[in-house]
Amino acid sequence: MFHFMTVVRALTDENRVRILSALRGRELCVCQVTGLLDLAPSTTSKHLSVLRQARLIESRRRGKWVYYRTADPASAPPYVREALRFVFESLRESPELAADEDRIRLLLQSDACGGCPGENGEEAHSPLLHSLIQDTDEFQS
Amino acid sequence: MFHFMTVVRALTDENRVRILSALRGRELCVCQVTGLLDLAPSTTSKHLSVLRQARLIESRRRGKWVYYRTADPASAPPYVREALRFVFESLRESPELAADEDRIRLLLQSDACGGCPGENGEEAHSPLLHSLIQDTDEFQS
DNA sequence: CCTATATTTCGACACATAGCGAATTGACGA
DNA sequence: TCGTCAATTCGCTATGTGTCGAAATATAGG
Repeated sequence: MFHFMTVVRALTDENRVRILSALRGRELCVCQVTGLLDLAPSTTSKHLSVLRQARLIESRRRGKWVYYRTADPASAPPYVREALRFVFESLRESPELAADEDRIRLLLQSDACGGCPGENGEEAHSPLLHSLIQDTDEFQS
Repeated sequence: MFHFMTVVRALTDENRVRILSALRGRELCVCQVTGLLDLAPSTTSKHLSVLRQARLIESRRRGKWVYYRTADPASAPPYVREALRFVFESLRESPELAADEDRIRLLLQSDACGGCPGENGEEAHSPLLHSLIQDTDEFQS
């Protein structure tokens, strides 16, 4: 019950839901998420911290940058899997999230974030990224 | 997105989650819910109002009493179905909710609430109650 | 109409939290 | 070692909400 409430409380903020949607099937660094949400970096970091404490997302450090991704379904506890399913299924047709998706694609093309090593051409986590896409797809069905 | 956030916000309170669980598969009047949660009647009413505005529960009046039940899956919007599924699936093994279940059974036996027409022997909504049990079972799978 | 009971609404208070800027930490490179 | 940049932590304010008691509303029964 306690963990469940933590997860639900993490979902109460619209920006955090947008973050979850943005991280679906890909990794983003904090500055990229900040660019998407148009918030102060400290606020974004706080949101990411809340989502991570709820175990909805995970992070890894790559040099100066920290990359976040949705929780690995294989190792995530059931309430996390259910929560991600709930979010993605309920917001499948959300116009706001679709607009975010467009904006993310623009952010990834034009190297915003001052050139943090992003998706394209980064050899280190490219295969990892691919497996992530597969993993989060489990939340769709 | 707006409706989704309303539903999530309705789930952020532990007492409201307990209410949802208590109403699963049966109708309860406000005083019975109040007896379960051990809150002021006005507080319970407020919680029920929040859940109803989120469309997670529905109500009907029977004399002086107002009975609440979980939303009818047949007519509920998708995000409501997903939310109820999320709650019940995630809390399937919750000890707190199991304890509530025991306490509800006691409340229903000893006619607390000053003898409001309850489950047993009430002819009017007994068939309705039966269909409700079937309906909410859809949230289990 | 008047009373009693169930429920809701209202007003107030305590507490949690989203937001920001400032200060701090971590990592890379000169 | 120092400077820089990404990220986090901290302190603060504004806003939202859970809680209660009091008052208002609704219904049944004299």
